[in-house]
Amino acid sequence: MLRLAKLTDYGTVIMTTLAQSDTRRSATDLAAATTLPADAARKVLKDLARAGLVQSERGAHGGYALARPATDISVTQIIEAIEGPIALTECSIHDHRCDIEQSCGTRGNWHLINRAVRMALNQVSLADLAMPGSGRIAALARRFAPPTSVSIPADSIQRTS
Amino acid sequence: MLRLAKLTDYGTVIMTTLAQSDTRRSATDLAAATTLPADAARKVLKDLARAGLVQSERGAHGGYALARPATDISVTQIIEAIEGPIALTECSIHDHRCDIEQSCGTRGNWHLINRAVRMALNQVSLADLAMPGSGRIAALARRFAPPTSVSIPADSIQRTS
DNA sequence: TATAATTAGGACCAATTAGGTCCTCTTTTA
DNA sequence: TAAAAGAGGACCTAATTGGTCCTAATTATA
Repeated sequence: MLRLAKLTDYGTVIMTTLAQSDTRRSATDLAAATTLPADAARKVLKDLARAGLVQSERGAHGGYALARPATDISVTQIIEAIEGPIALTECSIHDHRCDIEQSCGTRGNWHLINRAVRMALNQVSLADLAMPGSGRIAALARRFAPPTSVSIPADSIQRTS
Repeated sequence: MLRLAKLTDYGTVIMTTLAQSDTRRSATDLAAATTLPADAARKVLKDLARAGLVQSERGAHGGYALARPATDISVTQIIEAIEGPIALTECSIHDHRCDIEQSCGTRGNWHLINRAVRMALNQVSLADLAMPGSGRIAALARRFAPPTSVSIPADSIQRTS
């Protein structure tokens, strides 16, 4: 269940597309470009606009554009725009009013985990998502990339047909 | 929806309790100690046992104990024991067989995010959860802790009653 | 000025899924 | 041999998600 909501997923796809285009684009346009359901695209764009991640223009020839450079938008921001604050446990949502509060001492350090995740996602910018092969994260990935080939003993190869 | 399943939450509480006790403990015992529903505790313990995070002993006087030191158990492992592999997007679950695969180029870098989260959670050990104020993460938290007091101009203070 | 294109803001419903509960079988100790 | 305890699932319902639709507000253009 540690999964993003579909809408959030859509959100990242749309944001990525937006980051790659220089003109303002309508919701329907973006939906078509991403092959996402138009209604869902509209919904998610409204969320993103409300959070100030995209700038909206109403009326004919209206549409959406990034509110700032893709490098200045983090994945955390996108997620929180759509799902609300990142909180892996109920506790951090309800102001510590969970139903097993007594043993919350037992789990007192959960907020550290929330923070860790938020920070990790903060490290990833929309630019990282949009431009494969560029950006801080992609560079890191290259550096620690698994080998593209491995050696195996020749006599371990068998004919299967 | 970036939230842990309740069972996972229970899992961490139980693991924490287990980390703090030196004797083997039965599921019912652990449930009582954590005020968790006994059935849920049993279920989660089975998952944890299957994943090899706890060692189980069947029969009378049976029970569970950590399979290795708390410092050698990461939150990632606990989560994956209960929820399966961490994959924030569907994509990484279904071997890239999602329904909008075409635009998956658009989101090609999502696996970087999955990795980031997994790594972040890998940094947090059960020991960190169990012992507030000790462990790598807690130390980090202290170092970057927000100030416990701030200065405000005296003339901004108003009497409200 | 009217109309078409668009976003804003929700309401609403169906299908999925999570969260609980329960049942039976196996293993071990007293 | 009986009681205590884990293993492994099946199963149900209550909540949530994901999708759809509707209406109002706003803007360009004919």
